[in-house]
Amino acid sequence: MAVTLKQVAKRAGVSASAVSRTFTQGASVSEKTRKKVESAAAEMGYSPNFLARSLTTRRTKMIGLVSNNFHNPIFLEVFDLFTRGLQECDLRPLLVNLTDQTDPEASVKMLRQYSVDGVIVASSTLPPSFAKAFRDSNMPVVHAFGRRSSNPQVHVVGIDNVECGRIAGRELARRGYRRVGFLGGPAIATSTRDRFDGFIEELTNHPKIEVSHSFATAYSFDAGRSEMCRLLAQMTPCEAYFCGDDVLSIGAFSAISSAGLSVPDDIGLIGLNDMEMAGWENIALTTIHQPIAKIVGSAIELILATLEQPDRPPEARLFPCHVVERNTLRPTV
Amino acid sequence: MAVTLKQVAKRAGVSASAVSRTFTQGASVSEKTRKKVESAAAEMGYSPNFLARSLTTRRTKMIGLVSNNFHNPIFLEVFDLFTRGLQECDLRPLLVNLTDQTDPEASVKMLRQYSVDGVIVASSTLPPSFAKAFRDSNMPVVHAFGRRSSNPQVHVVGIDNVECGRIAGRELARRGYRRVGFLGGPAIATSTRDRFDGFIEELTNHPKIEVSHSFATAYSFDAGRSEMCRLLAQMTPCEAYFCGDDVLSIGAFSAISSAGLSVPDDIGLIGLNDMEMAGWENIALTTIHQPIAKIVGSAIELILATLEQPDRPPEARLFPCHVVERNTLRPTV
DNA sequence: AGTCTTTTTGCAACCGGTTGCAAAAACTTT
DNA sequence: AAAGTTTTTGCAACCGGTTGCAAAAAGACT
Repeated sequence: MAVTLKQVAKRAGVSASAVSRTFTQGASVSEKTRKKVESAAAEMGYSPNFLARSLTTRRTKMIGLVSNNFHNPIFLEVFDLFTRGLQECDLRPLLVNLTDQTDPEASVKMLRQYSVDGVIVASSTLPPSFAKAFRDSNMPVVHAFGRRSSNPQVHVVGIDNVECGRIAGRELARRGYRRVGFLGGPAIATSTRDRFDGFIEELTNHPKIEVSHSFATAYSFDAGRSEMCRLLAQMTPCEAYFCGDDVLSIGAFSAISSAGLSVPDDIGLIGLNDMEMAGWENIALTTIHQPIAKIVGSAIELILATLEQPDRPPEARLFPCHVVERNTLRPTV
Repeated sequence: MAVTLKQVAKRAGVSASAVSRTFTQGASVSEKTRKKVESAAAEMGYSPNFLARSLTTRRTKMIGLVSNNFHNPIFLEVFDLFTRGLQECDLRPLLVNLTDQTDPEASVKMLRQYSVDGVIVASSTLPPSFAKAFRDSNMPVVHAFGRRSSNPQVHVVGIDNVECGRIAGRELARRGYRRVGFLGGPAIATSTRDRFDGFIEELTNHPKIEVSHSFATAYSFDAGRSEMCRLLAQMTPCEAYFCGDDVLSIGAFSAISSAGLSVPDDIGLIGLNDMEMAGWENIALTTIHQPIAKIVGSAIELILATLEQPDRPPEARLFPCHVVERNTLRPTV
């Protein structure tokens, strides 16, 4: 149906190679034939078929964008940034939604069959072994929002979750809270573990502070809300909680309000991410800012570099985070 | 690098065709050669290259998923549903983020170059002409969240925005509000116009009710908030507003609270969409439910049908919407 | 004008598959 | 066992491009 190179060649009165060359960067064509070809192509509405081209060039300019976070509002921002960023580099994201039903192995195979140039895994809840499976299939991989490992197998771009835990602990201590809690996401997620470890570590410097912890079943509003409901029902709740994620914090916030208590007067909250919604005036969540634009930009930069140089040794890029003060922690004493 | 069909053929001691046929549904291969091929393929870790295959089959099983809504939380749900649904049908979404910088024509061309089997345009703010541009390039297109036109050029799946306007008008009238306002999204968007028209139309049945209107610059929290701030500053505000979208409502809500007024005691709000967040207990927005799962499912069904039968006449599928009562309108008098 | 360089061009093979067709092989039937 | 029927198989052409190579054309230099 579509116009092919051969048809253009015939119309322009040149060989197929000539046409191919006019559409290839840096190929040798005289100005005269280029003109002929270009006008023929324009008349016929021709543009080269990328997939056919990819067969010989071995470049599809497609990047697999794999995630399992389709319920956390911050990931809409992440997808926005990734798609824009990739488009600017002339790359197209082939989106993969990794649900509980999808077999991870099948995704790896699928992306290989589509010959994507590389894969970006965007998730803080997927195990490093998942990203490694792509690497084992010989594709450039970047794990965005991933975890730094002592023996890195793939590129990782993200934040230092342990350090974030410390920051949260420090902040709560600074404000004079004496009984604090960690309200984490799924206990299996490495990001949760790391944040927890950092939090605990920091608070051992403050032996007077009592620390407890619990884990929600997911990084979601509902999970945060129901976990906080449970905490409030049980016994004396803490004075403040570090929630593993903003959306979890907002759920907890909702539970606290429903119980007739006030944030921050009765209970303080600090989240993590600083998603757009955290800044909405009716939420005004104090939270730890995660520089997602930098993370995404860096992930793209890194995948690009790895396309050029496939055996580049795995690299970890972690960005610093900082507290954004809004209205959910009491003022410093 | 990857294993090719020829290598498998050699190893299995059969022709290339035999290998190809074992991997093609419904092709004629004896059980014996199939076994030979399969074991050879398994040993070598072979799986067919989809892109090479697409050259002859003329099917890539890729669908362009085009949207410009990367800031409305409801679209995270939409992307989740689309990616899951497409994956179940063995289709892969090639995601296109249509920003102000991207040239729409370039997107059409790009998706043609990648030989996508079809295109789903998911947006309520893109003009019908945009979807039509794909159709003109001879691709099956479904415009999800689009507008029904009297002379449909492409498939449209969505809601009847005019009817939604009527529903909102009726609901406010039923509750005895006497001064009501329409707080719409961008005035250019057809969805905004339609909702506005229906709202006005319905309220002409209630001549005692005073109606005013204004438009926010975008479907976003900030736009809703600042528009409501403006309204509150000006003169006597209305008793209730129909906001063109939930996220707009939440922005308006925030403005009202900041002004020291109460929702719904001082001012009532009704939104549209019923996004996940509208149900969060600390928001509890009364809103018009838009059945996005049905819309997405239907859009996929329709694109699938059109792949089978490309000259299927354009069809419009509009789903009914209904009010979900929560806490932002005063009780019926 | 003739020779030497450099640039441009087309041929043909290839990328990794699929498929129509006719021949070969495997079954049925008598 | 021969003839007829059905199934399986490989050949070769093709899908829409790219690219190494050698020949042709153009340009530079005596």
